[in-house]
Amino acid sequence: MAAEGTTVPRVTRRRVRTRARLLDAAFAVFAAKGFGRVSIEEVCDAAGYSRGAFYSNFGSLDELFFALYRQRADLIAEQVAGALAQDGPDLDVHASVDRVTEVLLLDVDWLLVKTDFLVHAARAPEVARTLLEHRDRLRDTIAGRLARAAGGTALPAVLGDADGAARAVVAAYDGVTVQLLLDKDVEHARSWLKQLLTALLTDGSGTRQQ
Amino acid sequence: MAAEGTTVPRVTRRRVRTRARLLDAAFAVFAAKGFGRVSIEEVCDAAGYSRGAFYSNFGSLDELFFALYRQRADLIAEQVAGALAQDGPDLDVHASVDRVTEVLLLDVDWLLVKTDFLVHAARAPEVARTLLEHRDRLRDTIAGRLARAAGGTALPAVLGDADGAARAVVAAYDGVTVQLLLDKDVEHARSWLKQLLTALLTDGSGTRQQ
DNA sequence: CTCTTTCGATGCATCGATGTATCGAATACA
DNA sequence: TGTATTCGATACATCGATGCATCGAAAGAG
Repeated sequence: MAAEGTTVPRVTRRRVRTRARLLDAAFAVFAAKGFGRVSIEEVCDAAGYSRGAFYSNFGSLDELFFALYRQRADLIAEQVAGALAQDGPDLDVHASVDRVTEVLLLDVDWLLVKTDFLVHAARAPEVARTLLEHRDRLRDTIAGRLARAAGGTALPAVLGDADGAARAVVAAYDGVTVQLLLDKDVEHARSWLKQLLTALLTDGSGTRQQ
Repeated sequence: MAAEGTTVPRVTRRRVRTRARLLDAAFAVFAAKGFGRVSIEEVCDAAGYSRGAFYSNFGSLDELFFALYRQRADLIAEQVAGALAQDGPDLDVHASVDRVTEVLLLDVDWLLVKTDFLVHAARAPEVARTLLEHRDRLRDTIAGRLARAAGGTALPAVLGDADGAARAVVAAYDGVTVQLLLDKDVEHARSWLKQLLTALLTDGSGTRQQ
């Protein structure tokens, strides 16, 4: 309740609503047209507001884009953590791979926006740091899960420790994403990612093709 | 020499020069700022021409971008084919992986432009087809090389045939590319791609980490 | 219910990018 | 070398997007 030096602007209920609606509309518009081809007004139209509302909530399209990325990336990170925490202390590689794959390749629109953001980050080191931190968190989650069960299932030695294996998982995810963005075949991408992850995480001799 | 109905425009030497210079300048500018943030005039300035020259050679920025992609992608495809054709009938996985890795991760600027193009293609099915064809060609080259030596070195069964293994190689390339675009550490990316490819192409028990 | 503050809509001025039309210069061909 | 043709520079008109400044309306505090 303490006044913290700067006067707190009256807590407005309407403000958070419009902000949320702008973010949701932005997600749809960015996914459909790509960040580089979207104007502020398009986002406002889609959200049902006018540019005044936008400038009252964000300073620029970049700022909105950044906020949007953070919001959604946090969401996904939670879902992945949830999917990995689901089973007991012993790791069932097959079941975990299944669940994580479902989460990671759930929404093509998100992959589109995420890739736009990657392209953006690739030229802005400051932005890149944020993205790298997100990836680190995701990787740590996976590595933790793998390490927790390192005794049970042996990881292939070529990848090194659990951290190395987690890096490989992320790389496979990124690789499959690229193909998915081009052929738009979600089911194929899912089954293929499962196959790749299985190949990476189990010993070559362990699993045979059906 | 036959006149083919439409009058062939006088073969101009200067024209091909300016076209090439525009393409080179575009490559640099696109790599530096990203396709979405580049204007026609910026490309012309970088090339040392005025917009008149641009509109005389291309119809739009998209058209230039497309031409640029084709040019460079063909170049890379040739280099990869060359790197794979280099050794004899027996496949030396280690040596081949080394050479291909050098070629694929040679130029970060190209990866930047290529990723821009991916984002572009992801929303234009017609463009996506072109990109997919390029990837198919690359994959076929790799698969052919792997199949040619399938007898000697056994591929892990989880990936299926040589074609499946080639898909995995491309996916690993794409995955490592994403990380490289963020941390800009080419050396690390190279060594890691080698490691990943080795893990994928040799049986888990075959290779140990140094 | 009233009053004060904040939010968001509207109108305006500006700027940059685009595309085209025109014209001088460079180039290929005789 | 002369000449017809192409190439590319310049100038212009237009359009869309941006950012701001102003004002009415909504929402919280009393």
